[in-house]
Amino acid sequence: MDTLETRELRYFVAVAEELHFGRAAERLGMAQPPLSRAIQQLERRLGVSLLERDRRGVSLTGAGEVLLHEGRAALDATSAAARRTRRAGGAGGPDGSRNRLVLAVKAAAAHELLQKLLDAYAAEPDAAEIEVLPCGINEQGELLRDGRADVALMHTPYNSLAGFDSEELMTEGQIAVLPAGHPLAARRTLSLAEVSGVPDLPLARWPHDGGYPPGPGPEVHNQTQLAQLIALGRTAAVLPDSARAWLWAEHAAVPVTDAPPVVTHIAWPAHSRSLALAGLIRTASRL
Amino acid sequence: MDTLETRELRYFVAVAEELHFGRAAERLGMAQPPLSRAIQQLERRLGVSLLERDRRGVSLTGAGEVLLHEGRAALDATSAAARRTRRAGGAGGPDGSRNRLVLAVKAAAAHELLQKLLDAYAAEPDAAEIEVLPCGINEQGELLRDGRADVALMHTPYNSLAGFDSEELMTEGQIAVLPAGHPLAARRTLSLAEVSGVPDLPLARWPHDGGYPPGPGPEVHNQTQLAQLIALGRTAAVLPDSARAWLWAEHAAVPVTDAPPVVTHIAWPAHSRSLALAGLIRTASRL
DNA sequence: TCCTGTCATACCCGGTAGGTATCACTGAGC
DNA sequence: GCTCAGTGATACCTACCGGGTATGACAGGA
Repeated sequence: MDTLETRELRYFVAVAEELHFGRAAERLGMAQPPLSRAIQQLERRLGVSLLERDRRGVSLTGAGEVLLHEGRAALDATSAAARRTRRAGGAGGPDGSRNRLVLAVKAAAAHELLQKLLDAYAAEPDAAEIEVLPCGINEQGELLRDGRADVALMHTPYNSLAGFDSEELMTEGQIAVLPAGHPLAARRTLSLAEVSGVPDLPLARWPHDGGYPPGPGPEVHNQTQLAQLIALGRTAAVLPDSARAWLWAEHAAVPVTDAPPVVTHIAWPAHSRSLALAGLIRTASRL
Repeated sequence: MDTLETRELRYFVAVAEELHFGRAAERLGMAQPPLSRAIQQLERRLGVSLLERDRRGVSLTGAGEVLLHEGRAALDATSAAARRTRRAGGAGGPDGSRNRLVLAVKAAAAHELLQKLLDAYAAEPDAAEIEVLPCGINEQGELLRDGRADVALMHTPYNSLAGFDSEELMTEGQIAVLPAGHPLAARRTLSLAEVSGVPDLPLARWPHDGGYPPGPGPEVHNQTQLAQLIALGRTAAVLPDSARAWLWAEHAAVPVTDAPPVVTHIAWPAHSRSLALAGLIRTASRL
């Protein structure tokens, strides 16, 4: 009767993101009139007004906001279905589990733990092939949701585990990474207040929810940038203890006693039922 | 390029569940040939074989199993998008949150807590309207996934919170509910081993993952049935302490000291962003 | 006033989803 | 062995509808 088609969702999400029929149509590779008509049909079929068209552009109604959120989730789930099916297709055995597993890891994080995990899992009798997919700062959730990854290493409180199943792997303290020459670098320990209260050394800002939080520090989006800016004396950062592995000679590390501990989890979509994944998780939780 | 359409997923799930093209077509209200063709196109487009057609019927390949699981999740997400959008549509304000909220509750569970929650929330300044949706034993997850509900009261370890965000509301011990005349009913306390080790009083079995766990006890699917069977002396059950509220005169309740505590949570889909929901959760966590 | 930029309408065309009729194959009877 | 029942696949046709082009309605700015 009224089941939304993937195509309609794609169209609506494009319009809702662009708030402009012409640009949305261009992005979708089609002309504007059929897009307008498709959205009208969608509104009629749902019996709900999704967009407010008045002079000078388009805005979302309350229902439109809901459909934007829920529609994105549905499109992610649909892409995930296609990707995971294709991945399982190649040379799958009869039990549906002898395939490759994609593991998303924030680039350069948890080196040691990852190495141990991969080694231990490879030694298992019926280990699947693991493809390590390096990803950005907070990208793991997106990759798990849309099926580009099957499982991820995530770090609370930096990543949110909402919507996933997870298993705790490791807890570590945090250190302040400072320019070696800075006065604070000589300290044995620091507090969060001390690190954040230095006007000449504002803390770097990481992307968060698609934007950067406000603040005086420079915006960085990978560890190489951060390392360089710290070495140049322009910024500082509070990072998990395992970041010591990639520090430069120009850096100094000082434990921050009151920083929240960083917990590394292995996380996967809650509905996963793959045997290969279960094996990897079992291996991980025994480390 | 190759985005799966909702229609294709619906068709495939029907065939994968029936394992029979004719019955699946009937269920879908269409003829068998176009269904066969649609599945073939789907397989070609995915580049993957989903079904094993040999003599005497159809069976799933590994990739088919994956698509069945992932496709169900995607279809649920799509239905949820439609339902929640429609619900938000009626008389939504400009902020997209002035709508009804559907709360799924296992019928007759947590009376008192529910009453307190509804009263407290109704007293909030900008409370939305709450529709209480009574549901079966383990149905809350399904309702949240496909959008028939926005939020639910769930009970660990009976319900799984996998895939949802949740907030802990209450912890209670468990009691053994026995026929009043039974020898064990006279005890002050019991252990799990004692309750489960009585040959003439096998524990009742609840549905779980679509079936019943094996065991000697009778299969029940609601509390009225259970109450009657206990009163008749045919079975016993281990239940949260709040079950005392609906016991009969023919029942006896004895605390089970080593039973895992039952924790009542309020749970919601992890990606929810509704203001009304946030308000309800805030109210609940302050109880 | 005209011009520009926006979304909606009118109309046409082609692809394809769906229907009917039929085939090909297998297994069970007799 | 032959037929018959039951399965999914194929062939072919039709009609709908998704998409394109051309144009309209309307508001705002010079």
